Amino acid sequence: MKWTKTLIQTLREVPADAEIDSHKLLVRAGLVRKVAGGLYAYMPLGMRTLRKIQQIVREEMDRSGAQEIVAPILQPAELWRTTGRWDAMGANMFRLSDRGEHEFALGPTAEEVFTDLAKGVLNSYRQLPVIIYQIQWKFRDETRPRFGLMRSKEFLMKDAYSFDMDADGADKSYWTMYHAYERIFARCGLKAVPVQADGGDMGDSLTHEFHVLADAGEDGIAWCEKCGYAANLERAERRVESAADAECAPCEEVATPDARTIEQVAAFMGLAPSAFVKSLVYVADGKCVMVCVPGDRDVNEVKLKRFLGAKNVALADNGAVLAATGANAGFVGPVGPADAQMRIVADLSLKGAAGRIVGANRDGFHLKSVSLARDTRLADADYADLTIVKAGDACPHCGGAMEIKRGIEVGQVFKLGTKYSAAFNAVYKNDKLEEKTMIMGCYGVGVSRTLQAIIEQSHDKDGIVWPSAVAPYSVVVELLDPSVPDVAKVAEDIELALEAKGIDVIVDDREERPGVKFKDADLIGFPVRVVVGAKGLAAGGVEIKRRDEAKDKTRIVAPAAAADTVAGIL
RNA sequence: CGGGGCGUAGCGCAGUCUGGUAGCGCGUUUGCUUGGGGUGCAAAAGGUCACGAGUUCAAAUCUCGUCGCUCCGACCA
Repeated sequence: MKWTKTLIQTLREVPADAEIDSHKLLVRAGLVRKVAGGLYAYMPLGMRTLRKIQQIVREEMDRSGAQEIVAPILQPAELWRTTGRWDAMGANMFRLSDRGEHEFALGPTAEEVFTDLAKGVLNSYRQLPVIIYQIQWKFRDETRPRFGLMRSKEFLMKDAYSFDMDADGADKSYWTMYHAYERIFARCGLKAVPVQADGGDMGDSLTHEFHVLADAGEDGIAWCEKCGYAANLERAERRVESAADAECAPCEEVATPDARTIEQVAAFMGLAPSAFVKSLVYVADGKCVMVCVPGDRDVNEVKLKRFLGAKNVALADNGAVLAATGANAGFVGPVGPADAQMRIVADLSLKGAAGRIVGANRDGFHLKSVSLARDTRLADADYADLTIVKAGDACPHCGGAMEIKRGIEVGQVFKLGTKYSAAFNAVYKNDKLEEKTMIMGCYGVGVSRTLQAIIEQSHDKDGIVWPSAVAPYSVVVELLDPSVPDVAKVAEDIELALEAKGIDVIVDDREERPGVKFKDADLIGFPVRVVVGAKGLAAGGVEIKRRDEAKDKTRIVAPAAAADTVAGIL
């Protein structure tokens, strides 16, 4: 392919709306162009990479025995009403109506559609297990699209769904997909790590997210170097030493005027934040709940939601706090609140704690020497792991010190159980003619997000450094003297020789100065560069260099040997 | 959804406070020049100053409204 015949536009300047490197490079290298907020067009170079990633995903899915289909993007509301998600999805889902006022969603995911399809096709145990997948555009009305393809309103996703007879089969399907994902990301040149994740509405279901570790990532991950434990912060646990109830002096009120936050009270009393118990009032499905955590920790709302079995939890507003406790936020504590009906829960690490300082439920006052066992009505069943893990916390497996890292979620594998199959009555007949509900799993890869994650993980100050498997072209031939026929002929011969080997190559035949061409080649990041110029040919040959090598690693070879040399280092 | 910022040529921006002929750099086109890491010179094309209403002799500039983009936060099967 000749550069002058392709639509490539690189930008010398950084787009004003890009924050992170991968987004800047995506646009500067001309892979995508923004059409509107959260909506991008893939230009020819971007399209080539997107197709290569798709192809890797497709090959590994097929290799795992999954079968590709394609389901409509436009999905009838009835399917979503069957599982109750027409309402549950809320504003995240794009909705529209046809002229007959039938309602539809633009698919944000496809559990309903696939379960409904499976119900119609799968009837007998003889057909199971089955894994079907599609690579299809998905739509989500994100409140805040950002970082280019990282979080956009429209994105390409591979979604797969498994249907099994029993729990063992579902387990097998889960790990089959898990291993396929390891291969997919490895082949894309990505270091993606599986981390334990929260099951969301599915509660304790087994689920892993695959994350590309990067500072620009939007998710926090707890990471244990010692034993390999990795978990999303929503889910991550820590080892807590259980303590017997400690003794302390009777509790006593102290005036703490104008000291509301833990930091203020800690400074006022000259004590560390960990000596305090932070008490927060939440509203869980309409009812107030007081949540107590150590003063130096934050509440994990996902864990709280799960522990309470609530659909929604949110911090109560000041009015509700006052009504429930008799004090304003800042002076709230787990001791005799005004609303004696209000449930109180506490983090497991507070079990047996004594000598702590808590709010007195009276403005301007705190209580000291508080024993949670003696002075509150917290029962054993009210303690649970409710905090967000911090750097240095003990790993739940080995006790080693954990680190906190950032990650970009590029895939997730998820055991669904019978949530969807039961809703649709997706059953099969076993060998005793009994009807059984199929056990499902779902498995997603963010294909377009993966594209950007690769750039985020693999770039330098000059531009993208594509892994060979996903580069828009594997090789660029820099023809420095396109107007000199003999030189152009050499480039042409190398192009043909590479194509004969099945290597995709682009020849930069533009009438530009060498500097411009080198800058563009580095910016776009072709894995191998072959320089063909009159000067070089006179001196002995063409120059071959990998994008990730220093200039002094350049190989000089005869033109006839160029294609073999390139094939050898790709 | 709450708070901030911004909408001026394909891209990046100045001009707005203090109203008076629409500017700069990059890119594009043409000519010359240069020729191994974004050469240099010259010329040219390219604009509904987001949109609407108002104030004024006169509005990119002032007022009101609308729309869009963006950052921080909340949210994110």
